[in-house]
Amino acid sequence: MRSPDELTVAFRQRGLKITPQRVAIFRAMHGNHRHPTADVVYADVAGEMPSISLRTVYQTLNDLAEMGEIQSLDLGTGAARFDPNLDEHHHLVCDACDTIVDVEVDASALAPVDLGGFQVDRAQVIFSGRCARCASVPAGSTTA
Amino acid sequence: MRSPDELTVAFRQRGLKITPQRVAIFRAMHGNHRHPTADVVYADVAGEMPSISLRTVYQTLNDLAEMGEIQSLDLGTGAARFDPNLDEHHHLVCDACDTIVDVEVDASALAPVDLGGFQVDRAQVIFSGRCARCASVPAGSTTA
DNA sequence: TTCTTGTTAGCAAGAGTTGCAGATTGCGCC
DNA sequence: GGCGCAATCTGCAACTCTTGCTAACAAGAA
Repeated sequence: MRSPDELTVAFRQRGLKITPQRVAIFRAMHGNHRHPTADVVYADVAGEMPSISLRTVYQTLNDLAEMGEIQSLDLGTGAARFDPNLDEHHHLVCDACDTIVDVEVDASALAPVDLGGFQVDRAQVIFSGRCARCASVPAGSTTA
Repeated sequence: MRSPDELTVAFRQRGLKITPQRVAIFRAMHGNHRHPTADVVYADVAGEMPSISLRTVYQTLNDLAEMGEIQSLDLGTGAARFDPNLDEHHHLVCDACDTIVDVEVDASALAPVDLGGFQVDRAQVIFSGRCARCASVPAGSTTA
């Protein structure tokens, strides 16, 4: 995604207003590689702006996703994840602690066989397993 | 998944009882390549057994998934999908009508680069786009 | 500063799924 | 065939995530 300053310009160009809530969310997402859920973004932003509502966070994240500034991901962890990384990449999901890590995949491998007329727009690869931290721990000893 | 008859044996071997509800669900899933949601299975089974509850369908599908007889898939379509196809395969998801089609992918090349200690157990590829039927239609003219 | 229009907060509701408890039933045993 | 225990089923409430609705509010052009 672009920087908060650039987004401010982009929003105004679209006739959208710049509010302190939106700016706070821009900042919370910029360079955030933790694939936060809306709830996590809400918690982050609420630290400096306790009056913000979860509803507004959802609204703004969805707006950013529609504008193509962030990606909205469903990685099967229950809640949607938001990712400011727009480069071609895929994800590793830890079954134990739900940590998500970006990963590169040789895209040439992603050619499906036998499409039968299906027109493919996107390919998403989700690797599941254990992150480095959880892999080195007995069993159910981690939660984050 | 195995046949209803074989599942009957397998359930009994595990000390699980065979009920008409379970058998009906076995039959509904056997050879079903439509990737039904629990709700769809419920509707199928309720045709011949109106008294069955959605709760029982969820219960049995989860039991089958735990036993490894079917796969429970989260393909980002809202509800979980259940798949009796246990062969190595991936999925095409139609953005327009949510139809899901099995597809083979050359898995040999699906190795992620730079794992950083992440221990990968599974890799799931989700292709999104338009199924043959929806691809040949203007725009929002399909729903199933 | 005023006014118009987009935004926000807060709550209710909707979808999907699971927990719970009492009624029911499979099935091993006599 | 009948008995009894334990597993199962049903129906409902509850829970999570997300969105719809609306009155109060505020950005920003004039």
